Amino acid sequence: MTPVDQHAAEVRERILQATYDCVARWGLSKTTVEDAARQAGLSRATIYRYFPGGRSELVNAVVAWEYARFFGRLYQEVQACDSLEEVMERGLAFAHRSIREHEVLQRILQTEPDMLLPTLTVESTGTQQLIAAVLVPYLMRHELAPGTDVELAADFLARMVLSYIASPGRWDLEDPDQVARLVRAELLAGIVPPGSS
Amino acid sequence: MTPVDQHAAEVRERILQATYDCVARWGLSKTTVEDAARQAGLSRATIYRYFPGGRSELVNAVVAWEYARFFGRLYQEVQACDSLEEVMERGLAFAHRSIREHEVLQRILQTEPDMLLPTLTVESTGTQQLIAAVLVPYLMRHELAPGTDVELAADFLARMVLSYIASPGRWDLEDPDQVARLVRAELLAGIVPPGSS
Amino acid sequence: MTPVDQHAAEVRERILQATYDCVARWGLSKTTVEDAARQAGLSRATIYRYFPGGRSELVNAVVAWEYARFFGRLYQEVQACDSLEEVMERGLAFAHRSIREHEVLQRILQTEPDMLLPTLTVESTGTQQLIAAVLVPYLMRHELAPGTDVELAADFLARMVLSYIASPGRWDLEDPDQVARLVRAELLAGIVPPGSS
Amino acid sequence: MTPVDQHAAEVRERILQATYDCVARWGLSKTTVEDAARQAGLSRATIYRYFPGGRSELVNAVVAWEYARFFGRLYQEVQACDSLEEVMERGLAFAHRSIREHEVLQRILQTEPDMLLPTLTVESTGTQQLIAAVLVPYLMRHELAPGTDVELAADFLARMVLSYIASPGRWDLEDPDQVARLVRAELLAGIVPPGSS
DNA sequence: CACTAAACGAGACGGTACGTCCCGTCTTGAA
DNA sequence: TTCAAGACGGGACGTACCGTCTCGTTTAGTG
Repeated sequence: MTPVDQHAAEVRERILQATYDCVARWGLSKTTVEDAARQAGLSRATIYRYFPGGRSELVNAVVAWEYARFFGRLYQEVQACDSLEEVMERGLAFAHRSIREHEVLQRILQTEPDMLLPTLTVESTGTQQLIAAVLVPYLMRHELAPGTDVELAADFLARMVLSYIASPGRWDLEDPDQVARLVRAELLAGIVPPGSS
Repeated sequence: MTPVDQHAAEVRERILQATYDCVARWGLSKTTVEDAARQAGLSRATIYRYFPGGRSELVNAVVAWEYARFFGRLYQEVQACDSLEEVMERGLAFAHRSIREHEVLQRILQTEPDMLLPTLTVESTGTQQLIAAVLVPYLMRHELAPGTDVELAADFLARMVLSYIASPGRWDLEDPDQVARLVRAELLAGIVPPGSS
Repeated sequence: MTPVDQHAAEVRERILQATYDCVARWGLSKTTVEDAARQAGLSRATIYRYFPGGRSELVNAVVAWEYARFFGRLYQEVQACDSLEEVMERGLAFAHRSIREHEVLQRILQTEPDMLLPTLTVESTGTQQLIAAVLVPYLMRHELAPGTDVELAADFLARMVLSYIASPGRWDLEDPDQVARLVRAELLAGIVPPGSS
Repeated sequence: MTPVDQHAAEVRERILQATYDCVARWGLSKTTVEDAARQAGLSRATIYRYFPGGRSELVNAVVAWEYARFFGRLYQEVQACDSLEEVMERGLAFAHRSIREHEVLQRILQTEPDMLLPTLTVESTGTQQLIAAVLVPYLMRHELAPGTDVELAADFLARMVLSYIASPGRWDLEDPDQVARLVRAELLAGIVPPGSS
């Protein structure tokens, strides 16, 4: 990476962070390009130089950026886990906690719920495959019920994880015990022998 | 319902349909209140009289309206079914086909995915409960695996149905055979005894 | 006048008074037909039935109505006068006091002087002739300077009266003594012999 | 004046001229901000940038601007005159001709079918003092009737000039001879000795 | 006294203009 | 050259009135 690219990347990062802050403070639809520029200490023209697609490209970029940051942290959270159960428990808990504590997400959910949970759904196929891919190695070194296909099992688990993150139903994902019971009784039942692990 | 309410409801319906048509043709963000008014054969002022919240209220109303219409059709599609398997097969197939053929949805998904899905996702909890509620009576008169809780099973099935509608994965939901296999091998396995029904 | 005409005239009067009150309270440009209707205890439709020309006709009618009322009162003020000097003194004082205390006029002159331009100017010629006509009989029974044409003198006096009403200059028209001096020294000088009356 | 101020003043002038043209063509109440913007070759937004008070501020500015232009031209017309009589004759004639040829005023006059002239009544006090100030130097070097106060005479003449501009009465101000007779016989009589100048 | 015709209240509606806001483009001047 | 500063066109938004119209509902005058 040349110094100029280095600089460009830094400015881009600054713009994304600034836009993110604005959205956190004022909501998505009330955040203008002007706001983001001021927050970044740049002029509006510069924003358009870095995001020629204008406002929509900027918003999409911020979403993708935050999405990537989230999965980066999630990956850090679970990479040290040893067992499948631990991965799922810590992953579920972390994901739920992240959403719970996510200022921007919470702000949007409360004030303009119709604006943006989209990405979760839009990215859902990709996200699901990502989760499945993370789970596969743990499933491979796990004792499975006979006749269980690892790919299928990972796919199933990924679906269920996403589903419970989106709507926990009667489970309280703040409570580690309940998360543990959900993982073992509901999600892994049928995948692994009851008494294993 | 008084005649005036009757009239108001008809006008409201006309506005919703008109707005829906505009969104189908030009996309969500390119549809202006003026467009909707012209399509409905009304003046812009009248739109604001029926939807004081302006554009956003109108858009939300259109989404809710189409959402209700979809579930109305889905309900019609499955209400004559006898067995749980048939309900799930026809429901899955109908939902998938509806989404596949849904001009507005497809248009938005391709051109501006970040505009509509928020609403869909927001409704996800409600939708899931709705699906579960529809499934409960079928589960009750169905032969279940011992120790299976009907509520739990319905919740689980609803989650899986939503998940597969959103991302079918390797299954081709256009193919009735594959839908049947998905329902029986993947979704109902563990819920009902293998050879039952 | 038939009873129906009688009733129509009363309603018309009520509308004019109501509109006048609204203008006094909220100014001319902020007074809507709706306001006037509400103030008159009538519906907007009725206003349009009595003033088919709509708002502009209504406004003009109110101006003409108040204009006529003003001259009616002015006439009452001066009709008992005996001498030319008395007519002019009382007339000037009354006119100045009326304008000074005229809530609507003061309000409009301060907040929207550009609204009155047309009307005031339009009436100016007529007003001047009206004043001149009132003065003529007093001039006829007055001792005039030799060679003075009564018509010309009346015209001249009317012009001066209007001018001093509009802009008193250094004279304080609130003070009867100053008014008297203005009339005798400035206006009637040259018209009548200095020591007459 | 910095270049940017220079530019701003030019644009402002352009807007005023454009608005003036629109009023001349379509009348005051039928001239919209959109019309003025189009005529000026600018966008409506720019009009609001230069006249934040919107339509009313714009209209007032146009009136003041035209008022100043009128007196500028009147001053040019009169500044080369030598005698008091010449000033008054040329001034009266010019003012009357200006009003006669004034497209905007004439347009308004067509809307109000009453025959009438100027808009100077409301501004009368200021205008009158302006005229008086112009006349003072001519009076000072003029041979006056004994005991005549120059200030008073100027004030009187200004009032009469304004009055005759507003309503010429039986005089035809198009005819130079009649103007001359009006000035000498009616206005200056009593101010100057009959045979002087 | 009933009956019919006019007047009226109520309010929906189309239309127009307003003033605001923000986007995306472009120019200009300074570092 | 790069970037800030900001003017500008464009366009949609939401609001406010206006003038028209259509309904029912009085309210009178008449047979």
